Amino acid sequence: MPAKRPAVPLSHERIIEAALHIADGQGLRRLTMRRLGDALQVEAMAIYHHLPRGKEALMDALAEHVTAVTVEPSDGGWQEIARAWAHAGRSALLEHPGVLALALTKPPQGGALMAIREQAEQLAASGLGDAARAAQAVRTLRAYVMGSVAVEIQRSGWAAPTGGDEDEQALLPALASGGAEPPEEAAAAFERGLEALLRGLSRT
Amino acid sequence: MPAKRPAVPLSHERIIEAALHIADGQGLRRLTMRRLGDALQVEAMAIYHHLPRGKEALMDALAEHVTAVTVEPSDGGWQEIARAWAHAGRSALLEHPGVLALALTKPPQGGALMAIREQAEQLAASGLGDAARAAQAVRTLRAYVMGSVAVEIQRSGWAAPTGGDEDEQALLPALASGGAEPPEEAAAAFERGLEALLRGLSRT
DNA sequence: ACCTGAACACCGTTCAAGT
DNA sequence: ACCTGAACACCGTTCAAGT
Repeated sequence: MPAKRPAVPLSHERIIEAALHIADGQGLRRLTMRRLGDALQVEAMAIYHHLPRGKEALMDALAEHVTAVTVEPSDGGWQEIARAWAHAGRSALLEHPGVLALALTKPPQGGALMAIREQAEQLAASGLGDAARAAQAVRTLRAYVMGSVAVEIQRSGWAAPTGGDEDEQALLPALASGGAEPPEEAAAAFERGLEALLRGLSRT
Repeated sequence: MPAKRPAVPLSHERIIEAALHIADGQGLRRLTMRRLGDALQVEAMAIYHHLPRGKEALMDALAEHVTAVTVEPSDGGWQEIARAWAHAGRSALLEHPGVLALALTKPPQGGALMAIREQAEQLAASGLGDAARAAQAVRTLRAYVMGSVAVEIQRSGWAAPTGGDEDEQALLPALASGGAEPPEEAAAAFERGLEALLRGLSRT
């Protein structure tokens, strides 16, 4: 007769992966230790063996997962490097919209903190200016990236203006033709804002 | 003998106010229908009479509360108007850090949607350009404001580098002397980033 | 109209126990 | 070392009932 249950043993990575799948598919509020256990074919309590701080540790790990990005150092100018970081950051956040609230809210730890430091070092080394100037640029760029993804996710939840609801319809400006927005439009809007920001960062 | 309980009757506003107090003071995860009822000296189930969709309606209302800002139309240039909206938006979000995750994540509704439209109209009317240009500017500014507050809140939760934890300490760049940041520094960083963004928005 | 009480189907987490 | 089962103190929400 076949072995009973743990075809593949539990691991930190398998837990994170399953948790992301649930959060993205059903929403963060439905990510439950019991549901997570079910998805992993294990009793919920088994998870505590790998994540001793329980759900809090799980949340921390999820935030770090979508926020700890890496960018190969390049010999381009600082603007090119800034672009690379911005694109990498946006992609990582966008891949797992279900945990965006955590990513924007939890203090960066571990790999996320490393990413911030590396970004500052690369910008300073590529001619942006001294450490303080680079730190300010990183902060501003991070704010823009995180906020842009927030706007993008918010938009994907906008209700299309139903014919019957004239009240809502009157509120929708040119800026929002209403309803969900095609990904290319969101990407183009991100690009335009990023270029504006880089222009602003370069003058003084 | 005195009347029993409802010295002051329940109302939408009292509920929101109490909920914000709990979320800011103890965190969103501890904002519970039962705890909210306690704070209002009422059984939790009484809240459903004013918020028929229950906790979901409460969350929506909280997000709208910190996100539906107003700015008096002024005769300044578009940059001055953009500054006013950015400052108002940041202040409103910063006043209730406990519900930031909701504010950045829920699609804007009602007053929040009105705010977006008004901002676009004011910018277009004050010389920024046509409706499309104004819409792009609003989007970029909103992203920057929301992201900036996210960075600020994240920082307020940063652990100070304890002497014993050399690993974390090594990760903290010039950009993060470590530990919480004084509010004036956060405000100054916001201002510098905002000015860079406005510069970038004005060229082309 | 507004609020309560009891009930139901879930939660996170602990702890002793199994293998 | 890794997982289970039972238990505890909570959750959100429904529904009939009170005033």
